[in-house]
Amino acid sequence: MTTTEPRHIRLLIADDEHLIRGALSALLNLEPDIEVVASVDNGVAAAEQALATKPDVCLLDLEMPGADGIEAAARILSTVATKVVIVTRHARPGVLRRALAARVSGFVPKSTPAEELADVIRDVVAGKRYIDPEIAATALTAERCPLTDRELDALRFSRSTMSVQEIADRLHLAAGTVRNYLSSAMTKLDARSRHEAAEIAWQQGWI
Amino acid sequence: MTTTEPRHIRLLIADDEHLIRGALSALLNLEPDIEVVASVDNGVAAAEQALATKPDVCLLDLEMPGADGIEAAARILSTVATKVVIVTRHARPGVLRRALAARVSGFVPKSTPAEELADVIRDVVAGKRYIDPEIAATALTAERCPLTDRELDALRFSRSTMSVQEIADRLHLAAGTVRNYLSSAMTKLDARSRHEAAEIAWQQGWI
DNA sequence: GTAGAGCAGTGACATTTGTCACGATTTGAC
DNA sequence: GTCAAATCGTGACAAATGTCACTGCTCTAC
Repeated sequence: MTTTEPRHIRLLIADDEHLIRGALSALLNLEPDIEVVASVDNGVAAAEQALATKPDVCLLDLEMPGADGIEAAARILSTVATKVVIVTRHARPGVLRRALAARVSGFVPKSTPAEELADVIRDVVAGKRYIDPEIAATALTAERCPLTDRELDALRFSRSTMSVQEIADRLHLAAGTVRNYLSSAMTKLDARSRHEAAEIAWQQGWI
Repeated sequence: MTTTEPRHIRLLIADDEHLIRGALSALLNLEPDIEVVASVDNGVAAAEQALATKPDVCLLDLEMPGADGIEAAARILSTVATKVVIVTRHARPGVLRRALAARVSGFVPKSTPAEELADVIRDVVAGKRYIDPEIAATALTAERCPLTDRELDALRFSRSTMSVQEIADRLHLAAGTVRNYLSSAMTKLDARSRHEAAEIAWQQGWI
């Protein structure tokens, strides 16, 4: 079908902040060819509603309690024939990689001008992909994660205020082992404390 | 004047995220009595535009680079006869106190239903105040900050990944002194590391 | 004026953390 | 089979961090 006339687009919105969700609905409902058919506040509900309403596009916030945007995207795309656009506040390069691996069609930061969002959605419905050029460039220049799985495990817990012993307990490892992982991670990332290393890894989207 | 007919409300919106700003504009412009007359992405610009456009209400996001919402509110209210409503993602009790001290008229979290926002704005224009009941309750039950100014200074830097020596240099103090402040803060907050103490203090809105 | 609170510092000490060197496995690649 | 890399562990050590006791100083309140 090579029709060029604007097709009616049915949209699902997931964002944990009620105000933002409502505002995005208002914004997109202004477009004559877009209709918001579902509006939910978490990833699990997004998957359920996607199955129930079969929208053309799902607009998912990345930061949500429970199942985050990428997890929700993976679930939705494995059960429903639809497209997914991820919206995020903090666009970290590693997250873009994970999103693309989950077969997401669009990736836009919240710094995008509001006028562009509807166009992105139309592009995605038309089978195109849209990746924010700024993030794409960062992701391409950013080097690959130099850390091993275990190092990442240890770093993940170091973002909270856990002691080495607590992390060791959680990972079922000896305290010395955890210290070694953290130490090598710190060397690789050129950090002066495990907290700094965890911060760097997070900003890169590795954890 | 005891007129009851809906008055025309001129609104300024400040939010560093373009998408959110646009979406909120769309949402509020749907209201027949509300007109968005200025839309900016930081606190400094908000103060300038408030002076230039003399809006009836300023809707300020709390989290903005440079001058945050409360700082912007203070500047605006000292130069223009207008009302201020603060919108925030992370509603911490201490922040509410600071906002009220800055003579803000409204305080709403981003979890507020979108439909309510216009009503809040109308209430504020009518001279009323609106404080999110949930946050108000938390702020009233939460005990007052038990920390001294210097303890707060030291904690503020502990949120980043600075060493004690670096914090001491920044504050022009001896390293031992800083350690003492951090230690007493940790005792007061029942924390097991300065990072945990800083986290607690931040969540309470004290730093 | 004096008692209490906050401020600034010192020194001693125990604990936690980070570093290093070294084994012993397992796993996948060649 | 052998090699390299990742994994898991130990023990020893230095540096950073947290705790405690104690000394002055300057305000403020009563």
